[in-house]
Amino acid sequence: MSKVEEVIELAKRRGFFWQAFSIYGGQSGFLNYAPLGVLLKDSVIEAWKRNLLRHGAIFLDSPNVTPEDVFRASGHLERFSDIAARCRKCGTKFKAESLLTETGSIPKTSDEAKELLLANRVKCPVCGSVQWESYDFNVMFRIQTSDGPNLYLRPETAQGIFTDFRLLLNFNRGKLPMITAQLGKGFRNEISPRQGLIRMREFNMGEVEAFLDREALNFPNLPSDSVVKLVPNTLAETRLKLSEAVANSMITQDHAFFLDLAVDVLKDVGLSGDSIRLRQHRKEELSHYARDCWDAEADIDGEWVEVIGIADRGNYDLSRHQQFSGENLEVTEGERSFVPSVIEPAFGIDRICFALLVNAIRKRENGYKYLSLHPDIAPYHCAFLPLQNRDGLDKLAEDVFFQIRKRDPRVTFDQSGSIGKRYARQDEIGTPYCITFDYQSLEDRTVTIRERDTTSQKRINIDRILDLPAEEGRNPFTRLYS
RNA sequence: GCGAGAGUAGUGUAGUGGUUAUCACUGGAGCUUCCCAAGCUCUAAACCCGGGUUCGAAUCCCGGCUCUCGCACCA
Repeated sequence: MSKVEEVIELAKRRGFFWQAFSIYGGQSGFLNYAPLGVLLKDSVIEAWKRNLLRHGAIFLDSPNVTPEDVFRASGHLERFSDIAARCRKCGTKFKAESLLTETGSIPKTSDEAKELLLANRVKCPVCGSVQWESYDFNVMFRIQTSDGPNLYLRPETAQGIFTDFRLLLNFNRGKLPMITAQLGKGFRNEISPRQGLIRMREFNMGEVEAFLDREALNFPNLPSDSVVKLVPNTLAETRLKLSEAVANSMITQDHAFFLDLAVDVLKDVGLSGDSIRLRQHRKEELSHYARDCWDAEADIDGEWVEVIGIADRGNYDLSRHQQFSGENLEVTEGERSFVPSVIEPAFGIDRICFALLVNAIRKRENGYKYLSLHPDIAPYHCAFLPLQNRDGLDKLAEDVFFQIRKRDPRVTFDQSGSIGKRYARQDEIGTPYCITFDYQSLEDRTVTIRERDTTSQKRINIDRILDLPAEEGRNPFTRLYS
């Protein structure tokens, strides 16, 4: 079994994610976050949000359903709602419309396109065959409405921010640079969604749109100036501080700021060092709006998978919306008026969660598995276990549990089965600490705290647990162990 | 979407025309005075869906759905 298979098996069994709508056979490209997965995802989102707030970001929450006009301006409509035709002989693919230019017909459906191609005996430009198949190539889901314009489910959350740019800038009292962010769902009608959380048709993204003045230095100080593995599109792989990469002109200072921010978020959730790298897109890989793009990639069992895309979109989006909407989206500073540029770090929340699980899964010598998740993001921060279900041990454990749960709700209680079985259970879901109440606890109010990765234990006083401070996004039990 | 393979309790599986549908783990209740999935008892839980062939289908055939692998797609 590969690591990925092991993670998927464990995730199904223990409740991280499940196939959606499975009693009806499931629906490909859609997954449910199961109870523990929800908590894990929340941790990732919390780390994302905390890091952005730290740099003064402002947030927006816009609808999933978006009118066609928006995507006409953004270029998505033109680029991603085609009818494709494929030559049955040589397999080359074309836009059906361009093959039919001479006939003057514009097909409305893929069936119609196929009929037209066959009826007109259109030849394949590559091999000359006249055998065609045709299919829809709509990356965007179209919504049926009884009247009015066409609506789509958004393929990215970004457009909601661009269309509210004026309002957001006003809120920000006209100041640039302005970091805006939106957590939300994106929808893409993938032809063949695969690999669990990696490619879904409905997915969670945390997109950031940073508006800036390209002629100014907008973010002079890097958040952490991390040392990272860099894969530029022209040079060999290297390991540098991001400030050095800027000094070497591999990347602009403003772009580097957001690469560093992305690395910080990954670090907070437990992905760092050799398990991540930053890779620059090749020219032909760039999307229609991007001037430059670096992906933060995570090592998923030997394969590098994009988890965050940090694109320099230039002023493409605002220029287009200015043009299509007729609204003035320029910013005036002194005597200069300009359309702001955008750097967009787009965080794939689901992919980050999956990368976390794959990087966390470990096997002990006895073959039992455990998830070495970062203590701050584990679904449960700590488990409370009475050694025995009697003699007042259960009562004492419950009392402490109920008190601590008011302060840190990310705790769980387990009194079923042998103590070893319960440790194993918590190990498998990545709970970093287990607090066990034994007979000595009744005498001197001490308990043992066990750490997941080492399985070693310490004895501490119950009052130290009750005195733990609550810190948002942090696992307070770490203080008891270190 | 194409080609190939596959779908049996929560998980992993046995079963190739007639079985009370196998086994293990997990889950639940309890016993054993119990700190690393020990043992014992009891218990819950499955043939992806729909058609067809047949006296009889988990098993054969067709269609759908889903999964895996290649190809393509991944803005």
